[in-house]
Amino acid sequence: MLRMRPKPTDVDFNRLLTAVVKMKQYSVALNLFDEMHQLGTPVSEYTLTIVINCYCLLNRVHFGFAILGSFFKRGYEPNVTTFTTLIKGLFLDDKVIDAEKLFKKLLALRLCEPNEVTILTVINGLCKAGHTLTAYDLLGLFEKTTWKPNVKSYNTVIDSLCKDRMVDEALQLLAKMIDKGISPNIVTYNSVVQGLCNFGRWKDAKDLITRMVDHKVSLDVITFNILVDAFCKEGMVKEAEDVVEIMMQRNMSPNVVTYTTLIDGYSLVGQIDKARKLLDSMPGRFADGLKLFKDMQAEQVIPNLVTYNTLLHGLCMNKQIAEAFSFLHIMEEKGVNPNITTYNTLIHGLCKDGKVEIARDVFNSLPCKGLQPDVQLYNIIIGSLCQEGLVEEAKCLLVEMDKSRCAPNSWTYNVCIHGVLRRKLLVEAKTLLDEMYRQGFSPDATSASMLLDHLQDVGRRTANVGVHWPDFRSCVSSAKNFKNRI
DNA sequence: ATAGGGTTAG
Repeated sequence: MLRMRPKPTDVDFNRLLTAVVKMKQYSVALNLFDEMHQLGTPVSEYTLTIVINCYCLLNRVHFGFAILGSFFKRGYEPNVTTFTTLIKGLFLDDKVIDAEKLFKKLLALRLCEPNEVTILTVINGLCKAGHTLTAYDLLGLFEKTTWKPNVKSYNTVIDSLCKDRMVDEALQLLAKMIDKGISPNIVTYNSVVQGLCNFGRWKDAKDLITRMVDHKVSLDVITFNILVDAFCKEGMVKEAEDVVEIMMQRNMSPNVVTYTTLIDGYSLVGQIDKARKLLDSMPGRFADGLKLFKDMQAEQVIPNLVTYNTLLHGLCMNKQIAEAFSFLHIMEEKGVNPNITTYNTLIHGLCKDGKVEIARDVFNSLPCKGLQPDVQLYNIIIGSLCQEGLVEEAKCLLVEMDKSRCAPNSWTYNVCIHGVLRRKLLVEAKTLLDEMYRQGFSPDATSASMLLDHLQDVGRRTANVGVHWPDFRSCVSSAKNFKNRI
């Protein structure tokens, strides 16, 4: 472009920068800008806004504000696009208060007229920062002004309300937006359907789906997957299968989420053979994934961390652990730093392959790499240690979790119980169960069923010799209660 | 189609 005659315009250079940003190569875009700038290419306010956006997306909003100086130096006025970008940058950098301040300043000093992108940026920023109710109030405020929130802003708040367990408020907001003449779309409905299912409100979910149909909003793959998941979580695999059937009748293909969900469902109700079959029908696709990866490299598209993690996942699921390790080294050589997800995947693969010792070594090496294990990772390694009978070590990790900023969750206790019961360590399971209750959690379906089975087995055997485990009766009855509840 | 925005499922 630099050698072309006539010279490309600022518009052409901006198109180039935009394309690089779309590929998420923000640092590359910034380097390119520096280089262009030094070579005297034209710079417009569009260019500068692209640069600010790059800094924001790299969590360097501070540098973004520094670019504002260039605006004034060149006699450009920052406009609504520039300010909206900066507000987004502040939210991305967790500077919620500053973001709110800047927004208020825009209004108070009339620096620019906010538009629907600005509104969405503020609403979304607040929701993502966990300030759902502030966002909700602000939405109500905007409704009374000339700045009208669009369907995306409503969707964001409705989804956040559902996630924060305020499903009735979400339903009210849904009614309100319809009342205001803003048509909910499939995303709006999916959020609320999911919210209702999460709280077992099947009747309401069903009514809502009827309303969707009435409003001519057609169900999509995500809607069906939400329903498949809801049935699976209830152990109603047959009904989940029916949903998939209906989905296919409508010429919609189940996707990878549908499969995973179903595999979980089958495992939950103990139909391991079906889960296995479904799972076996999938890994063949890894070869396709690898092929795509090679094509990608041939096309000079730079694979990112997510690409590597995805392929690593494929290798681990296929128990190709050695290949997974060499893959890890390849990504390091390419300068792609593995993150905690990379190691979670690898350690999960090692554990599944019965290589707990190696998994533990990798796990212990994480702090030197500057990586802090998350709850998920603790759960993987603790569950696996329990299953291998290394209960003491697992307990040490439980204590370690409590001390670090990584509190055990319900799943932590469940994996421990699953693990120790597989080794028939009933007393250990009982201790864990008590601790679990103390922490305000309850056992999941698998823990409860396994406990019941083991207790009944002990009951049969001890009855013969006239020995009774002290808490036997209460344990059996509580285990039965879980089972009934399920 | 020169710059800024978003949401739902595993």
